[in-house]
Amino acid sequence: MLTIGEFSKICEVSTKTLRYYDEIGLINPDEINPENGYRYYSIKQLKKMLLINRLKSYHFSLEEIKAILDLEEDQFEEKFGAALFRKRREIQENINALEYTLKQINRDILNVGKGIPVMSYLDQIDVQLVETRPKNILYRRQMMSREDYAAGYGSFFSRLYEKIATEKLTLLGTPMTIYHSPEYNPSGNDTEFAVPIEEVVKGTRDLPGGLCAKSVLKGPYSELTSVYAKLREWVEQQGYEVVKSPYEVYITDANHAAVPEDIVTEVYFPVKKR
Amino acid sequence: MLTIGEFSKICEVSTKTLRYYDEIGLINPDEINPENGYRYYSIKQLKKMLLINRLKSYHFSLEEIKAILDLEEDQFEEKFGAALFRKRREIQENINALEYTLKQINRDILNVGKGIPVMSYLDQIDVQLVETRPKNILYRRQMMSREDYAAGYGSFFSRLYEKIATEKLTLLGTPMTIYHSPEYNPSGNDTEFAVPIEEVVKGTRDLPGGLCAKSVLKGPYSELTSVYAKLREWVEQQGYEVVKSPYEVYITDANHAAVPEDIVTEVYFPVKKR
DNA sequence: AGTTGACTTTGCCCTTAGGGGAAGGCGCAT
DNA sequence: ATGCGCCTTCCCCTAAGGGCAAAGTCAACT
Repeated sequence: MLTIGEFSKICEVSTKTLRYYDEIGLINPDEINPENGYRYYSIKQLKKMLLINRLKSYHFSLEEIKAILDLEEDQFEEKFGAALFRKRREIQENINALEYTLKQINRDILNVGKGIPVMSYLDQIDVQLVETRPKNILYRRQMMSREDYAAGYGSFFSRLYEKIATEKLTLLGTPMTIYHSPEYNPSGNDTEFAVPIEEVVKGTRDLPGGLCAKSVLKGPYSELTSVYAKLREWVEQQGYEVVKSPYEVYITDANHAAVPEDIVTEVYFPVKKR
Repeated sequence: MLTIGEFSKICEVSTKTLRYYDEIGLINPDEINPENGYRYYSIKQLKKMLLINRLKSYHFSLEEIKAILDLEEDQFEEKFGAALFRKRREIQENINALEYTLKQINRDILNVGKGIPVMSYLDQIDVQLVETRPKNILYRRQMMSREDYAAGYGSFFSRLYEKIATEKLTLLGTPMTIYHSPEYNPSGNDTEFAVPIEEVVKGTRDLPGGLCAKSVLKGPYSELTSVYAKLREWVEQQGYEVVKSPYEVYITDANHAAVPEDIVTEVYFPVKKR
């Protein structure tokens, strides 16, 4: 039997950590002296502790590790393998996100080097007041959660396009997305995917026209939030108010554009004078 | 002037977050009604808020962001550029670490697929009792922090090799590292880099021989902690105790090995019977 | 046998970047 | 006057422990 200090040195884990793991039931001492509360670990627990450390280095949370350690013998291999697969994918996604961040930082470093203020692109965004015409749209409306977003819009539009193809409908413009949720909600947003077509059939509706504040974004979607902010700022300052759900029109196909700088997106806020 | 709710919608930031940023002084409302404590933001603050969001997406902590926002006008460009450079390097290191983790997970996935228990390599580590001969070593001893570790040992040995070359000394073996800190301390460890040579000159000392528990690791250094654990376990179980600082001998040059599996490292624990 | 120093116990507060909810006060429209 | 939505502060919660303090315990040395 080893005292907590001896075991901690062998595993290269602090005693504090061992006490915490005892508390959350991740690894309990083999024996506790009931008189003085001293924890005693057996050398057989070394392997378990080293496995915990390894899983920690794979970025499993302690909760996930506990779930793995509590697996039944006969399910262990299968479920542990699945957990490793999941974690590998998570890490890969993490790497991808970081690489995207790197790209953006590099763009900013270039700009700063040229003496261009980082947020100066905000001043390039300009807003116009336009009168839109009513459209007949083929739509599909649903709640979108965070993950659905990541999966990409393409899959939702492809269903609409499929219908257009099979039913020989007439396309009248580029795809668009209408945001019905009044504010952003991380758990899910009421989102409508639509494509303007000629025929009035089941699954289409009228998108009324009217006065809109409009901005055009040339560049990656990551700057969309700035465009939204600019539009809201404009609406506020010019004494208008938003009367219907804002929407985006994708002029350029994102998959088609060679560089993100070529992507063109229009953003509309239906407004009226206050 | 905008209420906190209006400003929060424009920036797509929760009111909770805005109040928190006010509290920590990251961005304060332009005006606070002294009678009822209502916060009022000006539309001019939008740009600042969007900059904060951008820096957050670059993984700057709020503290770092505060430091950037508080920069003097005339230092801004220079220091902000430097901060971006630093952060870029941090992210790059992060990516490298994650890619290394990916490799390790992949190895484990392979093993699990073959039905080999993940920690079974522990049972392959065997410990022998050996009698070492005293050596004359050229050494350099210093505190090593976490970052020094990451920088790699190579740079420390190269100084020793340089001395051997310029003073025409006679090399008697491969490099070694002696760990004088009794336990691992993240803020710094007392570490001695050494190379055995023939001549007794300034900067050399005697490394006494004696009874040692010894293990040989074939594989990447990431498994060294397991080897240390195994050795301590053995020492404990066989009724010995560690009497001097443990050391490692690098048989294969890590930079020279094509695959990490070819790296051979010996670990020694000077012991005596208890 | 007594003392000392090293070790162990529990308990409390601290960290990041806010989220959730309660209780009470305010503003605006009916 | 009343209701509804918005605003305020206050308190507790997160993950994985670190730091520190007071008090109890163990083992070795005198």
